[in-house]
Order: sequence, then structure tokens, then C-alpha cells
Amino acid sequence: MGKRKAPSEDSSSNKNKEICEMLMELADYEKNVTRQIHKHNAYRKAAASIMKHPQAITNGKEAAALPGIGKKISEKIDEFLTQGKLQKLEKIRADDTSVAMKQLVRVSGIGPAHAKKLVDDGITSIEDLRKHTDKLNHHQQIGLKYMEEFEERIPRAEMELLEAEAKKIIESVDNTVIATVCGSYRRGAKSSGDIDILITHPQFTTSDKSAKDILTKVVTAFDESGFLTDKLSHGDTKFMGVCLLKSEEGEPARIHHRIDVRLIPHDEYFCGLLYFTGSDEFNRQMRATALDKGYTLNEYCIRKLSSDKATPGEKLPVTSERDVFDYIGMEYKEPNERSL
DNA sequence: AATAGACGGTC
DNA sequence: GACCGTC
Repeated sequence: MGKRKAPSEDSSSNKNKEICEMLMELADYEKNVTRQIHKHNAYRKAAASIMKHPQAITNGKEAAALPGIGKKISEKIDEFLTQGKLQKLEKIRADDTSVAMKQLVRVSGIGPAHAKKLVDDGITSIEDLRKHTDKLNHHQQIGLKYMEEFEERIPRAEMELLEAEAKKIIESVDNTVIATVCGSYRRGAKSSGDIDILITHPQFTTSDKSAKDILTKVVTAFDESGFLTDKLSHGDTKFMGVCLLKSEEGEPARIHHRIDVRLIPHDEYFCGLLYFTGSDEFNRQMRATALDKGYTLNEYCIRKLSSDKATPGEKLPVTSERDVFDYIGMEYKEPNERSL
């Protein structure tokens, strides 16, 4: 199904979108090629700022009035608006190293540093990479093998099957394990980028680690059932790998997907759920509200701040996501209301 | 000055 | 222990 513009979306906001795309392309360049992470962030912030702006930007001066947009970026917007393109961007697009690095960082496990090394070694394309897999570590080899598949979105219908399969296996291991598929899926998204499962166990808490082997047990069961095809990393609390759903007769052929499983102490589970369900923006707003009300909230716990605000107090007991909303006097939001 | 910081692999 | 990459 092709993407269609909503009728309410007029041509002016399309122009803003083009500016954002330009800024994001510059942001990617600064991250991947020049390794100037702060410039990357500056471009992203500027793009986000324009995205939020309801009216069409018609010149650099208007843009400069927005937060996160200073002289240099507003000049670029001006050039883009008057010339229809940006000299700097045209140069980047024509630069061999830049083009090569952009290709190489598509592979999971290859970041800017490795991409640079590879380009220095004369490897400048995915095709080259396939001929030199000896230069790649395990994660990167898997990333290369499934590069196209990992770039595909996972339709919600398939996410539901993946969730059912994962939960079935987890229950067969230990029916006291609690497991939740988080991320955008939990918020009701129509498609997801990967599968992120949070698990906990009543005997795995910050003080009682007697069930600490539960992650390995779950991963082993995933593996033995044929659900997992590859492993990227597997530590005490986090597993990262690749899964594949067996396709039944008459069903569409399945492709490989990235899957993460995290083991979280039972007493921190709901703060973890909240955090890994997001969205990022929702988390930011919620943490801000928490601070406002004199609490500090992170992925592990919520604590009351002392009056001097310097020393956070004891972790507060949390037995549901709702508890956290209650502490900070925020109206409860269902996961599907958290997509900000 | 800039979004944070934890986790795991690799050397 | 430092660095890289991912989330």
C-alpha cells in the first residue's frame, strides 16, 4: 500500500517537510562521515523544531525565529528555499567516501568508525563487503546477511503472531515468568521495526537474584524451538538476536527480524515497561512532570526528591504502571495514548 | 553546551 | 580498560 497524503496536508507543510529531509540528510552526514555528533544533534533538533512548526517556512529569517535554528542553519534554509537545493548537500551526495560510508552503516554492527576503516581498506560497497566477510565480527556478519530483511517493517499482524509464539515458548519454560512485548507495538502501532520483549520473574528482584538464569532458559527454549536463527549478544540481562516465524501453508513467506529480550528485576519491572513502551517524547514529558512534582523517574525506579533537590530518596514501591502516574499526579494513559 | 547511559562484544 | 555500536 502506497503512502497517500492526508487531504488536510497542504503544499506549504510539504515544503517544511522537504526542509526537514534536507536537515536530516545533513544530520546523518555529520554523524556517519564527519563523526561530529554535536552537529548531528543540532541538525536533528532544528528539523524537529520545524516539524513542530505549523506554518510553512518561507525564508531563513522565519526559520531563525524557531528554537534550535541559528545563523548557519537558517542560511542553509534560505539557500534551499531560493535555489531549490543546497550546494553543501550536492557536494556530499557526490563524494565517494560519503556515499560508501552511507552504504556500509546500513549493516547492523557497523558504525561510523568501522565504516571509515573499511573505506580506508578499499571496501566501499555492500557488494565489496560480501567478498570480505573475514573483516567483519560476528554481529556484523549477521547484520550483513539480513541487511535487507532488517530494513523491512514488521506488520502488526505478524507482530501478533511473533508475540504469541514467544509467549507460548516462555510459558513452557516457566509459567511464573511475566513477559511483555514493548515498543511501538504495545502502543498499537500498525508496524514495528523489531521485537522488544521485557521479562521478569518473582524470584528475580534487585535483592533476590535466585532466578537470574531465567534469561538463558528462555533464550535456550527460543533456540530449541527453532524460533531463533542467530544470536548477536547474550549477557546476564540482555539478549539480542534474530528470529523467524515458521510460515504455515498458504501464509506469506516470513522474513528474519531483530529480537531483543531483557530481564528486569521484578521490583523495577513496571518502570521498565513504562520506559521501553515510550514513546521517547512521552517519556521526556513524563520525566519532566515527575521533576515538577518533586520526583525523579528513570528506567528503573521513581524516587522522591528531597527539598534541596540534591539527594533523591528511597525507591518508591511500584506494582503497576499506574502507580507511577499516581505518584506524580498524572492521569493514567493507556499505551496507545502514549505515542507522542 | 550540546539527549542519557547501560549493556555486551572486541581488542 | 578503552572503544564501538545498539537501544
